[in-house]
Amino acid sequence: MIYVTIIEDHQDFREGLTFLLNASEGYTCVDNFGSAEEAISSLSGREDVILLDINLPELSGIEAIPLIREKHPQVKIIMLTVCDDDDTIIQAILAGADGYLLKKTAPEKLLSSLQDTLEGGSAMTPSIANKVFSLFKKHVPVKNNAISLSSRESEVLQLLVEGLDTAKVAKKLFISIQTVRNHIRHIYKKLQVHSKSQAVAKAIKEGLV
Amino acid sequence: MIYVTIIEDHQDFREGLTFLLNASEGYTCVDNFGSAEEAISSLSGREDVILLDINLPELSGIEAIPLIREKHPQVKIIMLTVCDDDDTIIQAILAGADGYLLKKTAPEKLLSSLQDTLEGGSAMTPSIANKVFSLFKKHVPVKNNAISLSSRESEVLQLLVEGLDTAKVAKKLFISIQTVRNHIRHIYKKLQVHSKSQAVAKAIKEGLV
DNA sequence: GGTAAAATGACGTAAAAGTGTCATTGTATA
DNA sequence: TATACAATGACACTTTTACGTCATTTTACC
Repeated sequence: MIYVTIIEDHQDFREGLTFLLNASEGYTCVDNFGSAEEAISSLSGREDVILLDINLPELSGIEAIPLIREKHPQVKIIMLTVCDDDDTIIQAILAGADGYLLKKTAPEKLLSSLQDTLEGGSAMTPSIANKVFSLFKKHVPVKNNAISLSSRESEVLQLLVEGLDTAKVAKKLFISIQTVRNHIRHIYKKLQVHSKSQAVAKAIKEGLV
Repeated sequence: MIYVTIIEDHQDFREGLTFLLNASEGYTCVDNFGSAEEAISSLSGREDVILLDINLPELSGIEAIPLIREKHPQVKIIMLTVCDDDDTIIQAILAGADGYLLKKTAPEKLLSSLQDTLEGGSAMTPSIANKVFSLFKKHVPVKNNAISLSSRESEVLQLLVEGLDTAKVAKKLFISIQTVRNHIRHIYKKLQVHSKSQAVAKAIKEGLV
């Protein structure tokens, strides 16, 4: 038996969902709340998984995640929302959601997602998965293997990315400023840049560090 | 009717999959190949979606993706593999896969994933989705909302990240070098840094651009 | 044993950057 | 209406950068 709590401000939807869960074998809705504040103060702790709306009055679903986790670290949280814009999805994932479903998701899919989540997976509708794939491609650096820095050069570049200037790098590596200048010069040549900031930008974007 | 091509070197699995597809209403296996090379030279173009193994002899499934896309830009490609290590998943997503399923995926789930993919979604098993979530958290910058740059400051910072120096920024924004210096000065104060490279690093890492 | 690359270091110089101080104008917002 | 902030621009000054040229030592490889 999977115990579910719903946090959702639209009464009709909340009640519909409660009915669906209780009518489905193996699922029980143990609680439902109309706001995040109410839920946070009254959560029974009996639920295995929480279906959490994002667009709640006052405290949003995303802001609620860390507060819920504070008291119930092991409960699974699935976002259930109409929002599918990039930033909302990113924020939810970063906040620690275990799943992200759209409200138009078919009932059977919703129920199986609860199951999947409890087995350690993350629930997503295919359209959300598609967005996550795109966002992933946008944010993960494309390793550039064409650029081969020497170990010392990599070391220097790493320190530059961490914000050290030439003098600090020299001090840290126990070598002279002149030598660091030389390494930087070689790094510039290999990365085809002409300043520290360009080198740092390229290093981060191309996954050289 | 959904037309599917299978590229998979294990004969038993390939034949089992072919049988499953042809036995299921609405699905037809139009071709199957034991290697990527064979597939690339002989693809009929009749398929809507390709189920592609990663661990193929010679050319790997990941290397095959761009070659397949070259000739068939609109075909959907779902990776079907036993590998679930982080790097393989990342590489597949970056190479442009439309889905990523494990071979142990239940037949019904596999069939519905084909459907989902054709509707523009991305197919993933919940366990893979979970990995993608983790990887996402690892790679996506944590937006720092405590830092509030003015619109002009953001604009300048953006250009610095793109590698422009002070003079180029001034030219691009049709303002004087002195003004750009001033904006940069304010940016430094807000980001609490003292050089372009530090600002650029912080901008990228904290998602300010 | 010679060649190449890496790591170290130096001198010089023009350009750029970083920072302090100041001023004007426009746009909100309390 | 006063106050704050954003955007614009300037002058001065010191430090740092970027780059050219050069040299020594070590390590790796054919």
